[in-house]
Formats: sequence, C-alpha cells, structure tokens
Amino acid sequence: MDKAYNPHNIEQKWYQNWEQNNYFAPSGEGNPYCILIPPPNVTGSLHMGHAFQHTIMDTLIRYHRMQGNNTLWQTGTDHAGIATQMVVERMLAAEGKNRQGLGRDSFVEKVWEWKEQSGGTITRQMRRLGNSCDWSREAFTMDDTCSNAVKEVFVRLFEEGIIYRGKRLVNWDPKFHTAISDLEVENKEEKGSLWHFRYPLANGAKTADGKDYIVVATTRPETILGDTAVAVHPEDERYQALVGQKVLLPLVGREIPIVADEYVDKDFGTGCVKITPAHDFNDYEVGKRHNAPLVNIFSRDASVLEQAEAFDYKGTPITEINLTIPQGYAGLDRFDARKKIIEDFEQLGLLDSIKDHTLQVPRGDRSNAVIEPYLTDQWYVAVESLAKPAIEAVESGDIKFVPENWSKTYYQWMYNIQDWCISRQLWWGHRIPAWYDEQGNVYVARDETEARSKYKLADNINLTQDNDVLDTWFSSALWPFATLGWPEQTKELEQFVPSSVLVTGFDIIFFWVARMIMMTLKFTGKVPFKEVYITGLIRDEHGQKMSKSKGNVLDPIDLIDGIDIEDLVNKRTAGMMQPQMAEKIAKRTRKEFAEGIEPYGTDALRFTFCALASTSRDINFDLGRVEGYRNFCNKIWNAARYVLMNTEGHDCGQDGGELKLSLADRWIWSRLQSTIKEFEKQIADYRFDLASNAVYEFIWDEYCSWYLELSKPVLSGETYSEAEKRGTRHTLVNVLEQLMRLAHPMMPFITEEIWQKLAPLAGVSGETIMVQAYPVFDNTRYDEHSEADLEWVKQVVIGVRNIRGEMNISPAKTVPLILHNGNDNDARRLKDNENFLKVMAKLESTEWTQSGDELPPAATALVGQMDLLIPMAGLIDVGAEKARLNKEIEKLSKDKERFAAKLKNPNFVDKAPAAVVDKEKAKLEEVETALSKLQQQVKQLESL
RNA sequence: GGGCGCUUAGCUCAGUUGGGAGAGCAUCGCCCUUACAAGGCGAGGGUCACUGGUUCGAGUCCAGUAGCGCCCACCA
Repeated sequence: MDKAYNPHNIEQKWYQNWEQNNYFAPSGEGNPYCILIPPPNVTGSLHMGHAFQHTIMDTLIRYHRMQGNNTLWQTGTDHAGIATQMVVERMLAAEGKNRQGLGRDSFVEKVWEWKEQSGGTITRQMRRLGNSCDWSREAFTMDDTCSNAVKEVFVRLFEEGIIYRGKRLVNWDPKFHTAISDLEVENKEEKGSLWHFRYPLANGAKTADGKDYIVVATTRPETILGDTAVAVHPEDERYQALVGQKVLLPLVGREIPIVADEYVDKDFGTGCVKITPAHDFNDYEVGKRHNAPLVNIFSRDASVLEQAEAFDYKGTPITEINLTIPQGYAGLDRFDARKKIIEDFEQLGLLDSIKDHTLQVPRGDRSNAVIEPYLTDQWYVAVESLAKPAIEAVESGDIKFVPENWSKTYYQWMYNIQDWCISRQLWWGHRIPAWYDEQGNVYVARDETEARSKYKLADNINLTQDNDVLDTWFSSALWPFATLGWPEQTKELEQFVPSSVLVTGFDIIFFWVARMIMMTLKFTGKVPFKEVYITGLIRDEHGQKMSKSKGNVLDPIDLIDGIDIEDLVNKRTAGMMQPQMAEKIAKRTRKEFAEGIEPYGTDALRFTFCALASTSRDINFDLGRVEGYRNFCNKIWNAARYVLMNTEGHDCGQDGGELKLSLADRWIWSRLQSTIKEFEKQIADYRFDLASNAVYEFIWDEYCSWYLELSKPVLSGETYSEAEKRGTRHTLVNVLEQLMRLAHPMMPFITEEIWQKLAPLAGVSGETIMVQAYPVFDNTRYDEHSEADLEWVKQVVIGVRNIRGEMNISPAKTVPLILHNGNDNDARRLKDNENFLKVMAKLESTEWTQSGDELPPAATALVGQMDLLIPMAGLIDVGAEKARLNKEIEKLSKDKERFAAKLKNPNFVDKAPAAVVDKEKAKLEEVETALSKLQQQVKQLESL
C-alpha cells in the first residue's frame, strides 16, 4: 500500500467493478427497501445540493443492501420543461435563430439532440460520487413508460371531471408566453407608487362633500383601460350614496358602475378601488360578484391591444360594450402605457396625488419577468378531492416527515390548496392528449385513433391536437409509480410502492412531494413513501446561497479531483454579464483559494456531507471540514497499513488457532459493539451527523490512538505467547474488517480497497464488501470489566503524559513512576498491565508503595484515590510543578464550592432525587480528597 | 397578516425525557517516537443573544424582547 492515502488511485476502478457486476440491482431477496431519486434535470450538472442528497440516499441504500434487504435505488432524470427549452432557445439565439422560425417539430428534435448530447453529464457525475443506483432501471420523464403513464392519468382524471379546461385568469409570463402555476410565481417586495386618480362622476352626480369626482388609488395605472367598475365598502359613509351611480372612465369614455363590496378596505388609499377583472385576481372575484365584464387590454407579451376584448365569466365574448383603446396606446408595452396614462391624467387635471408605496411584485421564477394576470384558456386539476386523502395520509402517520415540523408546512399549504394550472404554452414536454375539431369541441383520449373511436367521430372530421404541453411537475408527480411500469401491474409496482423514504429539500415540498402523495394515492391506493427526510439546503461557509452571480459556487467534482486556482477563477467568472463583477469574484477567489483546491476524494466529500447532515434547514458548507475528513481517510489508510504490516504472512487465527485476548483486545471488541449500536440508532433517526461522528471517534480516538498503540507491546514483546500474539493479530484484523463494513455506506471506496486486503486475513470470503453482511451488535463481545480496567490504564497514562507535557519532559525520555496508596483493584490492574503502561507512558520503571512509605519529591497526578508520582530528580522544576499544582487546586476549589453550596441548600437535598443528591455528595468527596492531596504536595514542595 | 427556523469557543456546528458546557478547523507549547507531520503529546479559549418566569436546579421548559433568515397570503 502507498504510504499516503491517494483517493484517485482507488475510486474509479471499484465503481466500474461494482457496476459491471450488477451489484446495484435489487437482490430479489429480503424485505423491499426502495428510494426514489428526485430526478435531476436531464441536461443539468451535479451541484452541491445533489451531491449532498445523493450521499444521504446512497448511504441509506448501501446500509440496507448490506442488511439483506431487497434494495432498489430507482434513478432517472427529468425533462424539465421550461429550463431545458430555455437552454436550447438560448443556443438558437446565439446562432441568430429562434424556435418559431424552426417550427415545432424541428425545435423539439433539437431539444432531443441536446438531451442526447448533454444528458449523460449528470449521470456520469453521479457515478463519480459512488452512487449505487440501479442504472438498468434508469428512467426519463419523457420515455415511453412515463409518457404512457402521463396520458393514462390525464385521460382518467379528465373522465372523472378532475381535469378540466377553462377560461380564467392565470399567471402569465409575458417573456416566455406561457401560463405558469401559482408556485412558480415569486412575490418580491419592491418600491413603487400609489397613484391617486380622479374618476369623474357620470350624470351630474356629486359626492357628499360636493365634488363631481371620486378618487381611486392604484399601483397599476395602465390597467385603467380595462376597468369595468369602481368598488367601495358598503358601510363607508363617504360613498354610500354613490353606490349604483356611475363614473365615466377617463380616456376610454366607458361608463362603469360604482359597486359596494366587502373586499374594500375603508382605511386603505382612498377607500375607492378600481376594478379590472381581467388583470387582477382580486378584481376578478369582485367583478364576478357584481357581473362586471372582463375587459382584456393586453396581448401575449403584455403590450396594449389595438382593441380591447370583453368576456363574461363563462368565457363568452361580449360585444355591446365600449372597448375603446385611446389614441397612442396600441402596441405600447405595459410600463410605457403606465407612463402615458399618468401623463394623460395629469394633462386632464385628473392626477390627484402620488404616494410612495412598497408592494409585492409577482415575478416568474425562471424569467424574472413581472407576471401578468391574463385571461386565457388553460387546463386545470381540481385538487380538492385529491388533497383530502393526501392530508389524511400524513395525519394518520402513514407518511412521516423527518424532521417532524415539516408536516406543518405541508398542512398549511394543503389546507389552502388551489386548483393547479397544468398547461404550458411551450413545446418541450408532454403534449396534452386532447384534440379539437373545427368547431373547437374537445376530445380527450390516449391518442387520436382512440379519440375517434371513443367519441365516434367520422374519419373526415379534421382533428388537431392541443398545442400545449403539461407542467413538468405533472409527470414528476407520477414518478413513484410511472417508473415502476404503471399502469401495468408489475412485480416492481407490487414490491416498491410504497418506497421507504424520500430524501429531498424543503423547497419542493409543494411542487413535488405533495403532488406525488396526491397522485400516488389516487392511482395506486397506496402512499408513495413511508417517510420524507427533508435535508437542509447547502450554502457557502458564511451562509450565503451558492450562485453563479455571487461567484461562490463549489463544484463537488472539483472537491473530489481538486482544481488549480486559474481553472477555478476561469470557471467562476466565465460568461459573467458584468466585467466588474468578474473582477471582484476573481479577486475573492484568489484570496480564498490561493493554492486552488486540493483533491480530497469522494469518500472524504461524502463523509463531510454525512457529518454536516444535522436537522437544521440550512447547511453552511465548510471546506475545512472536507480537509479534516480527508485526513481521517488518511488515518484509516495508515491504520490499515499498520495492521497489514503486522498480520500479512502471519497466523491471524483465521484457521482456528488458539486465541488468547489481551485486555486491550477485549476492550476494543467491547467498544466496537457500542459503536455499532450507536451507529444503528442514529441512522434509524436520520442523524447522519451523529452516526458519522460515532465512526470517526471510534476509529480515531479508540482504535488508532489507543488500541493500535496497545497492540505494539504484544506483537513485539518477547514475553507473549503465540496464542496471545495470535489473539491480538486476530483482533486487529477482525475489528478493522468490521469497521470497514460499518463505514462502507458512507465511504464506499476506501473501505472496499482495504476490505479486499483484510478479508482473507479475517477468514471472510466474498467478491465485494458491498454485499457483505452489515455488522450487528454482539452482546457476548460487550465487556464492562475490560472497559473499566482499560479506562484505568488510560487514566494512568494520561496522568503521566500530562505531567510530561506541562513539565516539558522530552517525549524521548523515559521516567520512573511510583504508584502510591492504591487499593487492591489498583494493584491488580498494575500487575496485569505493567507492560502497557511502560510503553504508552514511556516509563523506565514502576514502583508500588503504601501509605507510610518514604517518598521522594515528585510531580503528582491522581487516579481515583491513588497517587501517581514522578520523582523530580533531574527532570522537574519545583517552581513549575508548584504552579501546575496551584492551577489545578484553583480549578478544583471552584468545583468544591459549587458542590458544597448545592448540598447545603435544603431545598436541593429534600427535593432532588436521591440518586442526584448522592452523586453530588460523591463528587464533593472526590474533589475534597483530591484537593487535600494536592495541597499536601504543594506543602511538601515548599519544604524542599 | 399567518406560519416556521436560527442566535453555544475566533470560524463551522453538535448538545435526544432539565442534573458536572462538547467536536472539527484555527491558536499556543513540545516532538520528524518505524502506521500516519494529512501525524503524535499537551495547553489555552464560552455571562450558551437579552429579559423575566417555572423549578431544589435551565444551553435545554414557558412568556416576552432584539437581531438574522425562510415559507405562505388578494390590501388596491
């Protein structure tokens, strides 16, 4: 083995071996355990969030596979409608083309080409991470199986009336020319104005205070062209008399009614609200109550039409209404129209006032364009009947959120859920399985042939398919069963629905988790998963979101392979819109990563993700942790080198030779059991941070720091029998072999590499660690007495080391040790472990003395009631030792005071449980003894 | 407006029924001791955001305050 751990040399060969041998596929035996991957964008690349979640999933998958479950990690990718279409459109734009010019069929073909070309990136990167998903079952949300499921679900829901089509207000993205769902709208607080406009009263009416106009307040002046009413509160005394009267809409010249509606807040603005039902969701509701027509004034790109269009609330066009668009407005963008409206009102003397106002501006999450409420025909899912069982599934505990409080977020959304707009005016996606005849009648079926037979349409009737595609999340919602072959009743569907746990981020609880629950319950009658483990979001080390524009993105592959500073700077600044930003980012990057990023390897990165996976909602990714865990890998590597060095070519008891275990052997076996138990508990609770900690501490602080050192005297000592040496070799090999299995789910590569070498020495056979049995707690190896005895050894060693450290005694120098005033147990432990003590504490001799024996001046430490003394002659400075003792005395005095005060408090003694009081008494006693001994020591030093 | 979360060592974070404040990194001192200098041994470092309450006892439970962050929501 190489002297230093070099991940590059071991990782990829093992991944290829595993994949070629098909170890990732379900074994077909044992209880099913299944995780569905949240399908990443097919043309995307792996970011830190993926790497994190995939590590968690792979750890669970490998853990359960080794436990003998029939384990499936169902993998695949998502076609990601808008995102992918955007990328391809951008590429076309770079060539000076656009999709309209290309036409639908060629455009879609182009997207498929792009998918073929870049679709492998993320799956290749997942392999680099060691993800053991079953690639033979890899799915894509637009492959035949998924497409079939989509059509089937659509048709069935339509037949039940759950999917319907309607002309309504939708969130319209004027940049992409498509509808989007409520969830894709981000409301951002922005500074704006509240304009107060005068609307002249018609027919000579006057307000209570004698004015011939009323004042409305609005944040969107341009929509005035579509006003069809003005609303006031029914109990607003200022305007009560005007209800039923009309105003003459300026510029347009349309007479519109003043209506009374509870929706209006008397105390906001002027108490008068203009009602534009075709361009505002609230106004739509108000308008509907008062039958105010819907007047649409915008085109698909939110510029003003030449002539407005009017509809009633059933979507029927209305003609007997003034649809004037005033001179100079047609074709204006809505924001230019806004300016013009304000100017025109001002000229007319109808601009009353302007007030600063902060408002919520709706923007598209992809386009960042201001969303326009817009009247169009769209397809919807009526979610109410689906939501009810989905809520119950969580309430009843059939689905459990981890951490639990996320269920509150889920409920909050589900209780207020709105119908889901599922049609998109895009080209990339599942085309809606609906056909229209020339009269506009709609026929929903799995394909055109079925549409004709189902609706008994003659062959000469011309049918055209709906141009729209479905929201990407519609197919994602079917993921739990579409990937398993539904609507066929496959074996996989039987075995792996419900899946065991879904691992995902809170950002897609509504987009995806909730919808999978609804759809899977609806079509399989079962929940899609039993648990939902919500991970935190990965941020940079200061809690900033990682983003290209901030220039703080880390690529997981760069952490694995390393990257030099020039490449990193180029990567972070490539394609920046603003050169000054690029400069800033380059500077900061050079400062933070002067030497670039070292290659840490996959295992170190994975272990870091596990160690950071606490229950918090944000996870600040600290590169220092990766380095620390890379060092941990190196530690394991070298521990394995030591073990192999001392066991290869020797009898390790694998053939049944007699084994005699030392105290250290028995101790490490016992400690291993506690670690196994702890790990199992923490994984069951999804506490990967605590589980990884348990492994880390056991390997570093117990196996390496103590056990390996304690094995040295046995293996090299001449006084030990062959059975004792064999016992220690056996323990070295077999504990490490179990440790490799224990750690394998988190660190698959290094554990495989080492395990392959250890297995024969441990008497274990098998082609790969991946499918070995997972270690289980073995009560017969648990040994309290050995743990206590070894703890004593450690205390003696630590006592001596402390004196050495503080007194600056060279580590090379051996020292004599006097053990004074010990009891029978101390005597026994000394007798049994003198060799261990000598090696670990570098002692030249040990001496056992009783009370009354003559003692030389010495530096001291305490182990229980026993004193440890290192004679001072030539080694120790009296002043320094006195100072050291006084420091210790000071510390203990404080403890003593605290304990004593507590015990003097009658309330404590009376009310606290007896066990707690006793414990406190024992602590006081211990401290008092220690103090008196230390004080005695100080006195003795002073008498020298 | 409603809901959720966070505040513990210089930094990043654990702290599970309330009972002697922890880890990693960073810092300081000594050591290239044959597994490991990506290491060993030792050390220093915290009014657990603030205020009040419950309790014999609070980082932990309750109420409130401040700061930071997130989600949902139709005040024009």
